[in-house]
Amino acid sequence: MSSDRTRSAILAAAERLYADRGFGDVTLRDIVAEANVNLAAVNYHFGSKDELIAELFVSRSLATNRERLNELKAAEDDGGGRAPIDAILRALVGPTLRGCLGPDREGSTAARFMIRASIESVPPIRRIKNREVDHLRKFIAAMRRAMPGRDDVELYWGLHFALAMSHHTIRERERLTKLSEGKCDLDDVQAIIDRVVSVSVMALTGGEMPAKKAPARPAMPQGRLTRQDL
Amino acid sequence: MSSDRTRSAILAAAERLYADRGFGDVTLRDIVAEANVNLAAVNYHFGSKDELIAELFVSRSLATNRERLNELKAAEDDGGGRAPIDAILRALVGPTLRGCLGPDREGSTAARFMIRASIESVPPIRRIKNREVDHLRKFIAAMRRAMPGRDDVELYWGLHFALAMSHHTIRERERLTKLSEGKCDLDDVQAIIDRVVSVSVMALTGGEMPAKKAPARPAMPQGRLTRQDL
DNA sequence: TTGCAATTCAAACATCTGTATGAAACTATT
DNA sequence: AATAGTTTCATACAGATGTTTGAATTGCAA
Repeated sequence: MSSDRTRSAILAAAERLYADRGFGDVTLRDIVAEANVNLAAVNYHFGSKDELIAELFVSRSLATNRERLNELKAAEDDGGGRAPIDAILRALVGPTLRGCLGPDREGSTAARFMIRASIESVPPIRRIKNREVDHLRKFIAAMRRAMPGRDDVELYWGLHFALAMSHHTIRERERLTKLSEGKCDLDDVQAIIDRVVSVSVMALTGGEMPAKKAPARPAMPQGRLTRQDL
Repeated sequence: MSSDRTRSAILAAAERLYADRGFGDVTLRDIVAEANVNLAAVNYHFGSKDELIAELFVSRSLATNRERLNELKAAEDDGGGRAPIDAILRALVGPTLRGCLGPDREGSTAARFMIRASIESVPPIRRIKNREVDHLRKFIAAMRRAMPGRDDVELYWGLHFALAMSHHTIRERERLTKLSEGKCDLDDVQAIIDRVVSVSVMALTGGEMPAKKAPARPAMPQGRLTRQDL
């Protein structure tokens, strides 16, 4: 049973190195050196390098998904089984954004690892991500309950855009900081969550979406768009 | 000067293979086999593998950027130097979406290559992407002219979200199709552009954005949000 | 203690990879 | 035709990588 020691030393070292230097240039030899274990231990305990990466990613993903579903359930319980749309979206993007952004991000190896996983996308991780659809369906179901009238297609797009803004903010964190010369505060996670949720809700409730074919360069976006400014 | 023949054969073969199988498992030997040239030709003509990839990516990026700026200029000329915000965003996301989505996408090696580049993100490409900021600044400037009152921060976030939705739609095309069981039509590019632009405009004009600290689980998104349904 | 299974270890394996070399083939200018 | 410059080619190089092996060690039960 002392094998657990080696196993978790490998997991910890791998996560740390992948988080810091990316999947591209971290070798098994780097990992075992960091973990102070023998090279063969990785294959003995995990079978292969890919399975090690997969195990790392799966466990972190499950944690995030659990968090999401907990928040979703809490929101639904609050509303007697029917959570408001913004709470649902908050449960969807909150855990990821809170985990990967913020000032204490440097300290969290797990978060930095997940950012890497989101940026680099190696084969074993890609395979796992493809199974995430079932998890997302639960949010679609909740959204359906929150907006009974809406066409499903609109819900899919809304959820898709919410994830888009959330993930892209994590992925392109540095670029947004550089582009805005630091004026976009990437450390105020709560404000970012609010922003993403708010835009997503607008996407879901705002417009009757696309007129089948828009003119080449229409004057303004179509649909029932309410603009207070400008 | 018959060297151009070899050079472009390598470029074409590399783009095709990278597009089909990704950067991860395409070797120089695969490329020269596909191109029917000698192995040493790559280093002779490009210096290194990374420089080959870089050249491929740079030329495709420049093409996209040119297209974007052309559309932007056309829109600004239409409005006498001041394009409406939706036209600006359309110029930003249109070229990429049109290039990477749509039914004829299978035929376009260039498009498939750019999708790969967006998904896998190898070092030489990452380096280049970091220099894209200057290009984006031109769009920020145009947006500033279109919405003189707005705080710059809002513009940055608006542009950021527009790119987020656009790129994420390209990246996660398959997943959205699977999640929606085909109900989201990823082939109607025009409708997608309209959708992305419309949501981006809402993000830019919709709400006075974030109240500094939202309660843990607020009832509804803050700011001046107008909801017609539910 | 003995025996047995689980674990660790050093070393080797088997490729695969990008790159370099130096000779050969080609091209164009004189 | 001769030469100089460019391009192609076969081959070798050097190193890295994930994986395997078989012996040594450890831990625990009988």
